[in-house]
Amino acid sequence: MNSNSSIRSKILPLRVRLREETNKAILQAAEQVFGSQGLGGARMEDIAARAGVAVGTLYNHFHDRDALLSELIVSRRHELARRLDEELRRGESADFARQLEGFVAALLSHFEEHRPFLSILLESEHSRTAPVGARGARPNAALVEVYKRVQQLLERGIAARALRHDDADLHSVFLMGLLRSVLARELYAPTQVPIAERAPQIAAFFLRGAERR
Amino acid sequence: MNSNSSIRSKILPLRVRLREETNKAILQAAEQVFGSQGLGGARMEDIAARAGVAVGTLYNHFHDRDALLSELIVSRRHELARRLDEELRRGESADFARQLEGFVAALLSHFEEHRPFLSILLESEHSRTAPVGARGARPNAALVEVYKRVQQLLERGIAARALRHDDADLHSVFLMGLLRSVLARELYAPTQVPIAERAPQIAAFFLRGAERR
Amino acid sequence: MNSNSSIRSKILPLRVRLREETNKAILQAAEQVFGSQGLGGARMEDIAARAGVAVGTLYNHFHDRDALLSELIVSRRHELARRLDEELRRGESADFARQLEGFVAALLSHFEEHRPFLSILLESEHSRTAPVGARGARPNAALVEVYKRVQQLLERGIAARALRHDDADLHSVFLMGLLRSVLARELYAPTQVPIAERAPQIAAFFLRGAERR
Amino acid sequence: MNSNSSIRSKILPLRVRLREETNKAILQAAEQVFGSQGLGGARMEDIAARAGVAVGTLYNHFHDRDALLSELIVSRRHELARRLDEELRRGESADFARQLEGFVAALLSHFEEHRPFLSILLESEHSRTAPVGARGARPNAALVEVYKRVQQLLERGIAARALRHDDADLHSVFLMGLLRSVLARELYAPTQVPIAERAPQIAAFFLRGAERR
DNA sequence: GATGAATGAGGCTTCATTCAT
DNA sequence: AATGAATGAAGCCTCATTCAT
Repeated sequence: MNSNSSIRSKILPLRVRLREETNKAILQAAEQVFGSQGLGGARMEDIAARAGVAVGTLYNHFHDRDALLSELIVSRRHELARRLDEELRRGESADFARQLEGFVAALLSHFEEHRPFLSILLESEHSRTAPVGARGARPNAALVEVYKRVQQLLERGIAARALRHDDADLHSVFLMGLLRSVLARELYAPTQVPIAERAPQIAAFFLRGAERR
Repeated sequence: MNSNSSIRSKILPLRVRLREETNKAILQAAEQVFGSQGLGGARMEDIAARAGVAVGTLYNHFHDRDALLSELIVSRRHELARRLDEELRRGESADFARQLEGFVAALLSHFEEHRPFLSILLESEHSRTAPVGARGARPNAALVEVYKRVQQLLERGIAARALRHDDADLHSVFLMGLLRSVLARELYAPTQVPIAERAPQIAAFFLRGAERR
Repeated sequence: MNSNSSIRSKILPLRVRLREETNKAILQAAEQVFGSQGLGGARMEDIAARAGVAVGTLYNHFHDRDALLSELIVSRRHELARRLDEELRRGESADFARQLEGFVAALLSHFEEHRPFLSILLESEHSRTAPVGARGARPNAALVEVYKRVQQLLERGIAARALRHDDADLHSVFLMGLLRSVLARELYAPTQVPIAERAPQIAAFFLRGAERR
Repeated sequence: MNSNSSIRSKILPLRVRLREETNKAILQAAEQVFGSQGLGGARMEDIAARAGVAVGTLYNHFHDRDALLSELIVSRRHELARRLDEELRRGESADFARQLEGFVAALLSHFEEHRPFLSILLESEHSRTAPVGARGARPNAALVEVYKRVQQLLERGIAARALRHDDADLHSVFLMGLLRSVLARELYAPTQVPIAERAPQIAAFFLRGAERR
């Protein structure tokens, strides 16, 4: 290894690391601004200011406003999916009631810790913002990810004969509705109790509603 | 009452009636445009065009864009509230299960017939569009009206010992969640079945989840 | 004719006339600004200022900057084409040398009276500004119009046996080159003599160069 | 001269040579990008990319965008001037018709081999890009160089009594116009024949147009 | 000297609102 | 009261230039 290559092996990663830092800072700023000002109200200038960079820098990292929002959601969606998958794996051998409660608790906790993201998701579900040619990731694709995992969970419940097998489709809609409803209330009329404590009640309610007998 | 006043009582109402007509036409146009373009995407010019009037006319009837949206929601909210109240009255003497199902069916039917309004409501629930000092009617106040009636209904259920009295608060959140979730699915991924047919399933699910024993 | 229709027949044309006025004012302002600042350097704000309107007004009349430039050129091109056609018609029965000189003189005079337009034309001939999907009128389409008439004229010359019939294509290129060159010099290094006085010299030069014998 | 200085005379030139290499690479890249994207559309980043260097490097070699363009034109202008001067020298003793044809052919060949430069020249003739205080070399100064040699050539023609002596000024304008027109056509509507083959036609046309008798 | 990320002035465009007719 | 053209504040985005490494 000559000095040239050793310089490169240090210098390039440095630049790359700094670039990553900025990227993260921008995403974080965007999360907060989109979360508080809304999908339509967030201004690029505000995001830049909060990230501590110039507007132009935003465009060095993201193609345009839409791309920034998309990539923000994609990135946060990954974290969420990872957490839910982990929870699903962890519960694999437990009885269904426990799995359900664990899943619900994980979901609630995650959003409790990521309120701005929750806010963005809830708004993006209905916004007609995204242009037609949105590349790949429609903003609310994140909810689809949750949906998939809810379905996966409920299939386990059916297999374990803990849930009725008819109305299976509707039941995932129901569970999503319960979760969403509780989360939305938390967002707009925060209670003092940690939201994850609602998990047993939600799980129990759902279970009684959907159970086999 | 002299003849003069009797003339007035005929002539003025004519103007008033014409004004009312325009008002209605604008509200209807606004409903469709806000519904299809979204709360942020609806343009005053589009609304005017669809109503068949000039932009200026919108401002002769409504103070500004926000007022138009507010009054639109207020007006549609009244219809909805009336319908739900009627349903509540009609069911007064029936057993709770029947009342619940009737209420759910009424709600679903109403929105099935007023999809643009549904769309507006779902979006307005999370939009940060409205300025801080919105006079009186925050856009999503309409959901509050539904909420009140749901609570009223559930109180009857508790009184009739058909529902547990603990978790009463949470249960209205739950029922709202179920309804919202089913309606949202209908809006974004319409099924072929009339949505009101879901009422029995929703009611039954809720009842099992919340029933006393 | 009732009062309503008579009002309309006066009021509508009024608005229309006013609109036309503004349109013309904008086109004139655009001609001067594009002419003096160049195709790339002309700013919408400057055009608005010179037209005595707000920026927004530009967009009430033209879709965007490109459309404004296009329509400006189209409009000026019509005037030019009209003038040349008239000259061609007028000369129909004259001998070719006279026709040629008349045509050249008309062209030079026209541009002498419309220097900003000349400037725009000369620049637009080489600018790579126009986006791919330019609707119909590429900026330099105006030169094509001149070209067509030059060809028409030269065909007459050939028919009248005043010009050689070989090299006909090249000869229109040559005549355009002579004209363009003289006009460009006039634009960038104005002489004191009225430019149309050059017509005899140009026509004679061309005639000797292209004549049959 | 001691050994030290002899080392310097070898080592320094190395650095100088490397610097020269980069300089050339940048100019070549600039030529292609300015040529294809236009004077206004060429982006520093594109030039850097094509040259295989970083943007910053452009600024290590040229003061700013204008300077880069200027120096590009200056450098290409030298090549052109050299070629024309050589041609003028070579023809010195030939009869004027031959000199004229040789000159025209040389000019056409040169531009046939340097189309991007031709494109830049044609555009720069009319662009109002250059700031007022451009240091020394206005972009289109290159055409002035051609102009001077054309005048020189025509003076020989007059001296040799091959050209009329009146209208001498106008004749150089004419010859430039013919050349420019043919070159522009070649650029925007390329024919299949080598452009230099047009030389006899152009020369003959001009000669008939401008000859003494 | 090379690098390339950061900068921010500056241009284009949109659209809610106003106002003269 | 209706009309619709005019207004201009505000937002997005580009790109020449700078500068720390």
